[in-house]
Amino acid sequence: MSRESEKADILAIVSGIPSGQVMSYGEVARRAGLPGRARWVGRVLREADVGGLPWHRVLRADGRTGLATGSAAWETQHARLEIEGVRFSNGRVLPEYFARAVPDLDAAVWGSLSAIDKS
DNA sequence: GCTGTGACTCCTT
DNA sequence: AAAGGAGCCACAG
Repeated sequence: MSRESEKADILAIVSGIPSGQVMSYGEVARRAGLPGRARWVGRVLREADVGGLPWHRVLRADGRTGLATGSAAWETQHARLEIEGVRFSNGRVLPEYFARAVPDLDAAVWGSLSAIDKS
């Protein structure tokens, strides 16, 4: 896998985030098949040609944006998100706006386990 | 090749 | 609630 194809995968995931929802860097990395490489996602976004890319829907796992608070890009990101209906509380995006990776990965796992052995 | 530096995340104090 | 540390990995010097 070349860096270029990894970038392409990352950008594909980002462009697939629905309006009104957000995704963490780590989540984007996982969906792109690059678990544990959130920093690489951040770097790709920084260097990417963001034209037409919904980069503003990517934030840190704690709901805060990755950019310097108060910077121009930070303002842009917040403004775009609010336009899409994403609301903030204390500078953090509320958890319910995060796109779900695998709908009920936990439920699937625990469900199958409990089906085998309910203890 | 080693070191420092992050648009990161998780766990432990 | 806040801070420190460890894991993570590409890139620049």
